[in-house]
Amino acid sequence: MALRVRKNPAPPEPPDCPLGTCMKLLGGVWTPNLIWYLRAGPRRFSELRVDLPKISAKVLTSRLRDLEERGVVSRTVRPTSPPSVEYALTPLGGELLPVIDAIVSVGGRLKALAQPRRRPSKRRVPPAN
Amino acid sequence: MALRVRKNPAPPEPPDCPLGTCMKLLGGVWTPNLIWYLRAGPRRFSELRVDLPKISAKVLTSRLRDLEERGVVSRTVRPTSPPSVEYALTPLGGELLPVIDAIVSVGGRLKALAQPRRRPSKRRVPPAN
DNA sequence: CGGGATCCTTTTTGATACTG
DNA sequence: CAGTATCAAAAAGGATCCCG
Repeated sequence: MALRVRKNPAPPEPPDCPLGTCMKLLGGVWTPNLIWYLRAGPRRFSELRVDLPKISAKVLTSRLRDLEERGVVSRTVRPTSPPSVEYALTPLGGELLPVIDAIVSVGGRLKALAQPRRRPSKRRVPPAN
Repeated sequence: MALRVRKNPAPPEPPDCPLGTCMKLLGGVWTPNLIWYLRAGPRRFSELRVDLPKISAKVLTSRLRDLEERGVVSRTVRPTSPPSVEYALTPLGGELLPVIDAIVSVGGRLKALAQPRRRPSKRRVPPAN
């Protein structure tokens, strides 16, 4: 081995496509929690709003739409007296559960970063003149 | 059990803390890819910039700082002729690899959503007058 | 009840330019 | 090489009003 220019020969694979595709989905603040609450079974729109009290209707709708378009959740309208809509994980959505579990598992061991972004750092002295 | 008000008794657990903590980290556009490229071994700042050609120095620095503060990567300054800095996954960071793998695995089966989010973005019509 | 449409604020990212 | 400082743009999220 003469003069190794770089220790690591090359990145194994460029995971841009699948990684990007999936993170577009899970990247939001709410999506993983949403999937978490759907794992126990189908849930209605308003139940989800109770599960995640801080989410706004708009965002919840938006996330559910994304998940639906990607085949992760199914949307079932039931013509009851007050109309109700049920969301449920599809089999494909079920494949996301191990991901969520892994995230939760590791998340518990991560340092929680006391101050999100403290930066007094180099406060430029305002010119006195 | 008389009159079940809701089908699903209750959400199993509220994973807000670990889930939120971890997603704060993985939620970004670049972080998962960054970890991907670090998995093969330590890598220098400029190598990472080659691995991810589209990332800006600022964002790369920012992500690396986050990962460092949470104990996911280590930062090693080596006083070589041109100074070089090596980033590497810590053992804790290694625990994130299964997560990444799972994401990639599922990501490949997700529908890619033909139009991610077409938004001609309300190009404010410049007033013709 | 279950959303769609707007408008607005906060957070993230990108593009440069500059420094040790 | 390895960043930091600043500003501008974009995206994500939230608030509100309205509709079937």
